[in-house]
Order: sequence, then structure tokens, then C-alpha cells
Amino acid sequence: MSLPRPRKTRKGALPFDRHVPGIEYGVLDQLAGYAIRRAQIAIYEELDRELSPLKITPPRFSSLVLIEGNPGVLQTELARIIGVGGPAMVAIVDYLQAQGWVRREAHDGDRRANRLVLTTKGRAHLQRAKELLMKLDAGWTSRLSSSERATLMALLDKVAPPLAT
Amino acid sequence: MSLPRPRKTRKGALPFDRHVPGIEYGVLDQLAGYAIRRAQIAIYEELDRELSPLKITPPRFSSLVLIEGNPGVLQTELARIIGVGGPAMVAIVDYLQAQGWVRREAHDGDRRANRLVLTTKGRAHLQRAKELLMKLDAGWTSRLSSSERATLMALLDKVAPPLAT
DNA sequence: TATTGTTATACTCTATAACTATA
DNA sequence: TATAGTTATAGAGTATAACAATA
Repeated sequence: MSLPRPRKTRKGALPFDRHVPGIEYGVLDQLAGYAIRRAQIAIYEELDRELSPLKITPPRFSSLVLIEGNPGVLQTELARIIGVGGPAMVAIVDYLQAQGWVRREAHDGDRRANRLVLTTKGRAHLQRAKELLMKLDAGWTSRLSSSERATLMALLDKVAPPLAT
Repeated sequence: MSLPRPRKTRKGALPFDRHVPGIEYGVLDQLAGYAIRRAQIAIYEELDRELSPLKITPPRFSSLVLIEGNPGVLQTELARIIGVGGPAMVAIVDYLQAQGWVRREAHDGDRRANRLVLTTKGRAHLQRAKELLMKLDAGWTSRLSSSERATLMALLDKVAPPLAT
């Protein structure tokens, strides 16, 4: 199985309703995990549509932000941070490099490794993407007060699988 | 693009860390949408691993719960409720029917439509799945008090894209 | 031997379009 | 004409395995 892969924008079909009137949701309404899933699905459609003209996807965005904040980060480190496999990371970096947003630089002292850095063009593009994403995020949380928003993020941070001791 | 599809259980590769020490997350830490995504990714690996022996996936689980709570629901209604397309719903119902968990029944008055109902076997299987999922969910929220858990779910319910007026 | 990165391949899930049978 | 459901097909995205170069 795989993560509830987000969905592309569907055309004639089936807008996602979080709570259809008259429908009994049973245990789904008692599961925090399902509430998270619903929120993600609700967000994803707009996220996809808005990010698409910028040729950005969530993993690409995360990668750019993390490369900007941690210049010289290795591909393997980045893969672990954002939670994708090695081959997927190769594809992401290939794409970012083809767009001229990222460079692979040599690592002094380990000739196997790639240090990743943003180009000037990449930094400018990321800036636009960040502004768009902050605007979208503000929209998704527009029904929350700023203290509710902070609470939500703090609580989400405490949600995780039990540590595999 | 599509929803960050959850990931299958990866073998040798790359456990997901929500916050790697020493890494600068930049704007990611300010985005509620990213906090939701992180929580979902963190949950998904265990969810997948635990549900897999029961031959259940999140959409299958949601479908079973909704069919149980809304016996006779139409396929198209169900698709809209859980947010998948028509062909995806066909595949899900085909699978649930092949397992003997669900029956397609005729709709008096509209011979195009399928009414979906659980079988006795399906009800029993769903019961096991529900118990497992409630246990897992309790684990994911074990660091939250019961009032924090309720707050989290209420706040998540208020998260959504701006209404497309 | 282990690790970084890469390639090749298969699989899953989804979207799209086209079709049927009804309405 | 529109809708419920189905089929067929193609596309993303991911996982797996195998490999090269280096440690």
C-alpha cells in the first residue's frame, strides 16, 4: 500500500465533501487519523491546482526549502528528511536541476556524495512559491484564530507512531 | 499532481523523521498544511503495515464503515463521500465483493444503480479492522490528553480550502 | 563490507475517455 | 440528454533490486 496519494484535479467528477449531510460516518468521526486524512484531502486539490503552474509539487517544494535552509545538504540526507526513497530523490533532484533551480556540487572528502545548493534562479522561484503557499495556507486556516492555528500545529507535532524502540 | 500518496513500507531505506536535529526547516515549520502532511506521513507507515494483513487499505476501510452505517448506499454516493473517482470506486467494490465482504444489490426503481450492503462476513471483518484501527489511533494520539485530542479533531474539521463561491 | 548515488523495472493508484444500460 | 456503472488505457509516484564508484 502507499500513502493516500493525493489526487490530481478531477474534471467532471466528484468534489470531495468532508461531511456529506445525512451520511452516518460511524467510527470515522472518532479517529484522529481520519480527521488528518480528511484535512489533507480537502487541502490537496487546491494545492495541486495552484502549484502546478509553478511546476512545483510538495516534495519539490520541501526539497527547495530544505536546500535553501541547509545549503550543501547531501541527497541522502535530504531523502531521509522528507521521507522519500533514494531513487525518488534522484528523480526530484534531476528535475530541480533541469529547471536550473538546483546544482549538484562535489563534496570535498567524499567523492561519492552530492552537495545540493540553490541557484540564483532557484532562490527567486522558491520565493514566489513560498509566497503562494503561505497565502494558500492562510486560506485553509482562515476559520481558525491565530491562537487556534498555533494550537493545531503544536498538537499535530505531538502526533506520531509510537517510537520503534 | 496527486495527493502525497502515502508510502508503502520501505525496507532498507529511510525512516521518516519529522524533525531531524540540526536541520533548518524554514517556512515548512510555519505552514499548517505541512504539519498535516508530516503527521499523515508519520502515521501512514504504521497504518499500512498493520492493515496489510487484514487486506484493508484506508479507502477500503472507509468504504466498509460507510456501507455499514449507510446500508444501501449507491456506489456513486460512496465515491463522492470518500473522494475517489468512479473507476476507482468500481475497483474498490470489486475487491470488497471478491473478499465476500460486500454485496451489490439491485435498486428498485433505478436499474442502473447498485445498492451496497455488508455481508455477515464483512461485518465481522470490519469489526476486527475497527478494533485495530482504534488501537492504532490511540497510539498515535497517546501523547495527547483526551481534551487535546478532541481539540485537535475539532480544529482539523475547520481546516479546508476556501469555498469556491 | 558499507554507503552514495544511479539505473532499470514492476507495481499501485489515479485520471481520462469511451462505452452500456438505463433514466 | 443526463446519469450509474463499467472497461481500457495511460500517467504519476513509489518500491525493489542491481549496479558503479568510493569509503
